[in-house]
Amino acid sequence: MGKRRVTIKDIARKSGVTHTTVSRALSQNPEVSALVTEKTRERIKRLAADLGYTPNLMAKGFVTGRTGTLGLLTYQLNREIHGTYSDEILKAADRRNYQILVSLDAHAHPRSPVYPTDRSRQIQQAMARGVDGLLIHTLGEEEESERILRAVEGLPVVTFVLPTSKDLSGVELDETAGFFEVTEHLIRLGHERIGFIGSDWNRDRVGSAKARGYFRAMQEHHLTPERLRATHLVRSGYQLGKATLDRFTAYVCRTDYIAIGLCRGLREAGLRVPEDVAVVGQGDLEVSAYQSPALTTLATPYEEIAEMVMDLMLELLQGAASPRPRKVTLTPRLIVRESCGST
Amino acid sequence: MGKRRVTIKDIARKSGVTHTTVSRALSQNPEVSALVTEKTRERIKRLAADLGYTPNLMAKGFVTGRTGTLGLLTYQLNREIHGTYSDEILKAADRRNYQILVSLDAHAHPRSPVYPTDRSRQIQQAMARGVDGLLIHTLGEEEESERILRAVEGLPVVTFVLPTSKDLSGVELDETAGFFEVTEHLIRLGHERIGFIGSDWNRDRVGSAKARGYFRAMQEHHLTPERLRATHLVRSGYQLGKATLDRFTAYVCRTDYIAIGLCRGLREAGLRVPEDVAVVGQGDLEVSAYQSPALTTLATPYEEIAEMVMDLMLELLQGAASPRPRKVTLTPRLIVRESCGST
DNA sequence: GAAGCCTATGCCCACGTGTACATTCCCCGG
DNA sequence: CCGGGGAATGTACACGTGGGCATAGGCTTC
Repeated sequence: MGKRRVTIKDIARKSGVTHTTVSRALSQNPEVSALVTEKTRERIKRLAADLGYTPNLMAKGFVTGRTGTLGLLTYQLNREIHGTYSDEILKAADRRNYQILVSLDAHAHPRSPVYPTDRSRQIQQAMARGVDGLLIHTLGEEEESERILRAVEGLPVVTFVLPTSKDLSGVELDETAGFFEVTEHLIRLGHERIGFIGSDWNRDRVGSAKARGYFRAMQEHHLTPERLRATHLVRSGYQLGKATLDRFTAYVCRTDYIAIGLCRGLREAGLRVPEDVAVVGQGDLEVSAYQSPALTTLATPYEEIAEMVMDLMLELLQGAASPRPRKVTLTPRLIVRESCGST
Repeated sequence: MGKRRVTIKDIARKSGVTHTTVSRALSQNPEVSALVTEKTRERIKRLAADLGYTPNLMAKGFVTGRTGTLGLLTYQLNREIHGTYSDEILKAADRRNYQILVSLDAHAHPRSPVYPTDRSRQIQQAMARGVDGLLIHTLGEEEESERILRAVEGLPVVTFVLPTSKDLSGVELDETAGFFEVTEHLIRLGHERIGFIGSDWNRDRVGSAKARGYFRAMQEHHLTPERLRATHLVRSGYQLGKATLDRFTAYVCRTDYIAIGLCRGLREAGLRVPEDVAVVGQGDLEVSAYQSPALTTLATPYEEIAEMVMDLMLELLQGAASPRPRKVTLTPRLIVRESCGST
């Protein structure tokens, strides 16, 4: 309560110089702090430490326009997949001395099947808060990227995981390549009737990128693809497993959540995995390796994605001259375990 | 780039009043905005909307000392349990028009068994950033709460899930009561040799709160408790399951992660769950209901916890007069499924 | 119709920091 | 010894908003 916070003026008073000199002595910018004599600089630094001075980032941000904070716009954190993205981005940002303001999409609910449509409120709030840039987790519809572009008004933006507008920097995860690989893996194991379980939301772009890889693999091998609809909930995979019976000898699932539910459903319907039916997923959840059977899946290079996202952001923040957006593409890694019946 | 941001001065110029009037007209505080005539207030509000005015929260925070931002100190987000806490807190904060700056503990790593020891850096950074208060997820050692108390220097703080110092407001989850209930449930089903699988970290307070409930139930029914050590990773439960064989007829696990790994391990060792061995966990992960067998578990009232945390925080922020810390306790809910062999 | 009061608005300053510009001081060369 | 010049420090202002105090203008009440 009582004691007011220490400011540079306090330091100035005690050390017999002006607040300007103190400001310069304590400046992060080396060519600014070089303006002050080494001797007085050291003296001021020690005095600042003794008084327990902490810079008022609020005031600093107010005058410089930079806050050292980035906004992270995402959907939810309780899903291991989403949470891991945020986790890695927080760590990558911390390594670069940036703080992260997290904003959840207002319309997304945990364990709800619906993804959101409008992020302008999120963007507005974050911008008003004074973030230096926005890291946006995109999953939604095609037009989302255009709406983002309009809403941010020149603020540096990096999107991730989905390809977005040419005018935005972004890191893309090539799920199409991953699902092509895993589907081909099943084909090589001798499967011909392979189903794809995707989302029931027709504007789900992640789902369609995945489906595209599956379709391509099926067509290249002259097999007829077939698509089944689910939400992204475990329960949905479970219901499908109980109902679908033995129309297929293998299933490619949109995520491990679906795959886990599906396995349970199939088993309840009297089918054995992988002896009767093969199942593969995506996401490599921590529990996936310990399912019975252990899940074959596509692993996401979370840390590399986060590093690339932050690198692109720093590029935009520092090279203010050339705001040329850049794109980076990474691919998932296939992890073969038991559920596809490889062994 | 080009166009400068709209300020209240711009609105003032266009509407022929002073920036003061604009400030008052747009004020959140009803008794301030009541100072200005309804007519001009509406005119200014419309003009502000037309010009696309967004308040500079940086400047506002600088002058008022309040930022509308709270710091959330947590460990990691990729774990469903941790992620869900953060999720619900973000939503509860959003409902109250607060933004959240998330700070991960520097020492915690995803899928690492070690919890951190020092959070002073986290606290310092968040404070310098100008947060109005701190929401701290506590899991660690006994002294942590004292260190927090010293570091925050009067900043409003609400801790959650673990009981902390009398001088801090906090929401506690009574895991002891939960584990007492689930252990007693197993005893009523006829089990006598029941093992508890906890953490290997002897300063793990959450783990010991859980163990306490287990011990109490065993002693009340004159059974000898026995404790096994694991990390908090799925793999650790798995290894234990493979090795332990049939020393016990039932296991109480620290979390569902351990329980899932354990089930897999037991099955590999030739034991059936729940016919030969019963298993219960804690946390009610989304996948827990879809395991084979479906997991009996203790569910955490995440949303209520988050609501209480935010309520306590608002109390501290608004009632600046009486900084009397308050405590709230919530209990987990037992969900009986297949893995305990109830049916 | 004038005095008085209340209401709506304006004026001015503070907040902590950074920076362009001004000033001082010291050293060195002539 | 004086003047020039560069290095070190000081002066002054700006940034956007909120709030205390001053003021003007309109309405009430004889």
